[in-house]
Amino acid sequence: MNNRTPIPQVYDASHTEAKWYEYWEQNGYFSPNPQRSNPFCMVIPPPNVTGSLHMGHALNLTLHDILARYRRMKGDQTLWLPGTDHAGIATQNVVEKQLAKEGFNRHQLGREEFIQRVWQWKDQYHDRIVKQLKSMGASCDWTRERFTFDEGLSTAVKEVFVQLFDEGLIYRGEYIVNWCPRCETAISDIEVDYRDVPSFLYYVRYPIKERPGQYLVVATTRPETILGDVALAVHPDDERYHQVANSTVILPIMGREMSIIQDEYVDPQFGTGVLKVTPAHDMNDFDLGKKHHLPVIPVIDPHGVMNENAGIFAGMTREQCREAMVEKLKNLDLIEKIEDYSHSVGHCYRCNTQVEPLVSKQWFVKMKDLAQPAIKAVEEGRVEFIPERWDKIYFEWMNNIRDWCISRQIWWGHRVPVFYCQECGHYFADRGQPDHCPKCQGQVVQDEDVLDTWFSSALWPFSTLGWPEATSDLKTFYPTSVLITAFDIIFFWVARMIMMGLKFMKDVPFRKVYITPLVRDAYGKKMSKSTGNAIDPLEVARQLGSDSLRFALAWLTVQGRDIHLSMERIEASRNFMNKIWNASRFVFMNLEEDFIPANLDDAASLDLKNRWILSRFQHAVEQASLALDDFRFGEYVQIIYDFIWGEFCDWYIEWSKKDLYQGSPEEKSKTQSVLVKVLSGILQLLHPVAPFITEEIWHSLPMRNENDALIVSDWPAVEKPWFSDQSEEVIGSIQNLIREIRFLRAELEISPAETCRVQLGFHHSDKRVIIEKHLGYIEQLAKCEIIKTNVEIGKPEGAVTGQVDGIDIFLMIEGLVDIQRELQRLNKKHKVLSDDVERIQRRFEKPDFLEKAPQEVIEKDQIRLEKLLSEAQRLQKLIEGIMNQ
RNA sequence: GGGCGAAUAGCUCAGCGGCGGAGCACUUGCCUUACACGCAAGGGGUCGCAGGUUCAAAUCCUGCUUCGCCCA
Repeated sequence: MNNRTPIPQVYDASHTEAKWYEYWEQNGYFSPNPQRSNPFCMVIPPPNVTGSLHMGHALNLTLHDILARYRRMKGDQTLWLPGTDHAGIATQNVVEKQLAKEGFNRHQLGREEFIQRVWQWKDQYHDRIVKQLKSMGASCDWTRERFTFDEGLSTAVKEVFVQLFDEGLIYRGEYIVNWCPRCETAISDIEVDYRDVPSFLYYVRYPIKERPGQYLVVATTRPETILGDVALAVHPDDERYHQVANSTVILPIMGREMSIIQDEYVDPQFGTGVLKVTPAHDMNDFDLGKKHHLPVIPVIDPHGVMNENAGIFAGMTREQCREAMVEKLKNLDLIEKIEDYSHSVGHCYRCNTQVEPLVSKQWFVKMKDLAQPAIKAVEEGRVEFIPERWDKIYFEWMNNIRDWCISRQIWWGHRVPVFYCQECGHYFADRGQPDHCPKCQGQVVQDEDVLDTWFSSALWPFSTLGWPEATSDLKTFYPTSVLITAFDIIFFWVARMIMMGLKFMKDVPFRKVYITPLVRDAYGKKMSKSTGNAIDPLEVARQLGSDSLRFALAWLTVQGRDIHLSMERIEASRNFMNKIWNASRFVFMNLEEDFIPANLDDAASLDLKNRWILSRFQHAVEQASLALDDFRFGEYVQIIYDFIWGEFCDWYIEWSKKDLYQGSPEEKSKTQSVLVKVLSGILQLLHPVAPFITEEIWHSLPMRNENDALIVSDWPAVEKPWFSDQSEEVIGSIQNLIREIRFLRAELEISPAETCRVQLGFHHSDKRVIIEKHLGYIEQLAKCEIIKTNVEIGKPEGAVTGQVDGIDIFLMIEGLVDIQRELQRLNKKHKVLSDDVERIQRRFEKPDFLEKAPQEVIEKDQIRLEKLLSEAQRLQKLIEGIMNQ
């Protein structure tokens, strides 16, 4: 250390934060230390290579990093494994957009060259996101970094696919799927966002063949799909339609004859109770059609354009067709009425285009058998959700799980490892690149489709550790310890990892799943770029420091509620960083260049304030550790905040000044040593949440070895001998006294510069004995001189009166005492006391209380009542004394 | 339609059976030799409403109201 270089008065995060990350990384501190026995592992939820770090990432990485740094300091063999996700559709979309700007599309470029372009793009944006993670201090082991599309993970994907295929758990089928006409690919059920859209309900007349001039009226939101209708359906119990049950209806415009089927699926309450059945373009109609053996007539193509089955409408878009259709029906007098109607419509979660249900050939994973063990694992507590209630959401989905459509009609992704024989039509899954059909030696071609990105993400906890190789990492770190992620990917990711982990590793992928809150703005609105309320974590970190942002996020992270983040909160955190900076500055300013810490092992040799702060520090260590063990991040932060600001700075540092400036060499040395000890402990407690500033200050501490880094220092242990209830009690009384004197000073508008004179009247002589030894503490922080203490009742001449904790306080003043004001204040105090007394007395008057309440509660109340009573009485006498004057 | 969550100071939120708390905002006084990103003091609350359980309810239970989210 060097106390000659002036330390700046205001902490400059941008100056500090730049240097430490490289120091940690280059010293290999992020890699697990194989000397340690207890493995602790987390895998990062891989960010997309399309994106930039947003506040959700910032929260997520903050919580990960707090745990990683805490566990590392606790001595666990800690691995936080980083990586990124190739995000098939999203990444392909952004590159296609880039191409479009240059006037190309991917088909003009060709598959090979297009993939090349995406790789270039990936490299660039991967570097960007990694840089951003590092700038936030994420202590990931970059030597183990993985990518969902790298070679090892691709091997894992093929292995899993082939095994599932060979077991019959992967199948190909022609089914109705959610199709995005813009992305031109199938997407899975959970990739569809349903949103209410204002629209119309069209009541359309379908002429009945047998009864000329009569119609059945159908209410529909999608008149353009009339072209693909193959039947009408009514509820079998719906008496309105019993007479026409065996009739035939004629499809408007197309003239197709259709039957009327009866099925309990139909809701008689909706519209007219008659449903049009369009198996090619509606999920439920598809099932209904299958059940009743109806044909499937697609009228919309994969681009969202009406196809040749649409007759005169062929070539129109879905939207154009709707308008034209309604116009045409109106002209034919087949529209009965049109009502305003709002209904929920599926949108592609990637590009927001309205999803079109389409029938096509896709690959699916059979989920029922995979889900069963995964449900059991959570039921039996082998995987535990935190907060617990999320397991309900998990069970709900898992119990109603549907087969997973895993094929995507795009190019960027793991190609489906299935090969088709050109000669005999045989198809098979293969881990390699076979040339010939194993049956007939004919030429084979690989399936054109690629796999859903989540298929590779589902393997993340073991594929990143080296599976299918039996690596030592896999042996050491699987199952991982905790998974931290947001609730919105419980289905996408968490559930699928549990299923795949159990299937291929025969064990759960993680013991605990911590579900983070959602980050919203100060008013509870979801942060988004379009509404303009998003706080950019990188911009904030640049202005106020990563430590401040991390601190603010962790501070607000409490179970069971979303986070409302505001700039004010981050500023409050920045202020706290500055507070620590200045507290440290104070300590360093008061150490000699050749300072050597004194031996503090003998608690008895320390004075009251030193014993007190060390005891309070032990409480902070104990509580902060417990909070972190239980993932109570907000409490962890609050505990440290309260200790550092409310106890160390507000009280201990102030008291220490006397020793530092006027104390004997021994007093000074002891207090310096306690300052250093507590400060270094504070830095350790704070390091997980604010790594940069703490490492910076740590390196200014005296008596450090060159390579003694905070990040790998030993987390403070709870040391029982340092707890001191007695000194905490005495200091508590002293603090109350000081506060009361300060209150009286403020009341009387005594200048802060002026030293006032005080007399103390103790209700009990034993308390007098204890406090009298420490009058200096009071004099110092209440800026007063205590001229006399006694135990008698009685107010001296020319004094204003206060009372606290069984001690009367008389503040001597020059000139006249304002009797009215004096009485007002004391009466107010007396009222508070007697209200309390009354409440407790009432409690004792009930016989049930004495019979049924626990003994310790009764005793506690008794002691309190006696204390309050005696204080009230003594105050009453003081008041009477003043009135008689 | 089914499910989940929330309602506590002006605002954002802790507390979840036994003296109602924090941050910010507010009022007053202070540039006190670590910090004005600061110090000291203060004001501010029928703990959404109605019942119930209990010796004791902000806290547990039931219903209601309002708001938010998820699934269909």
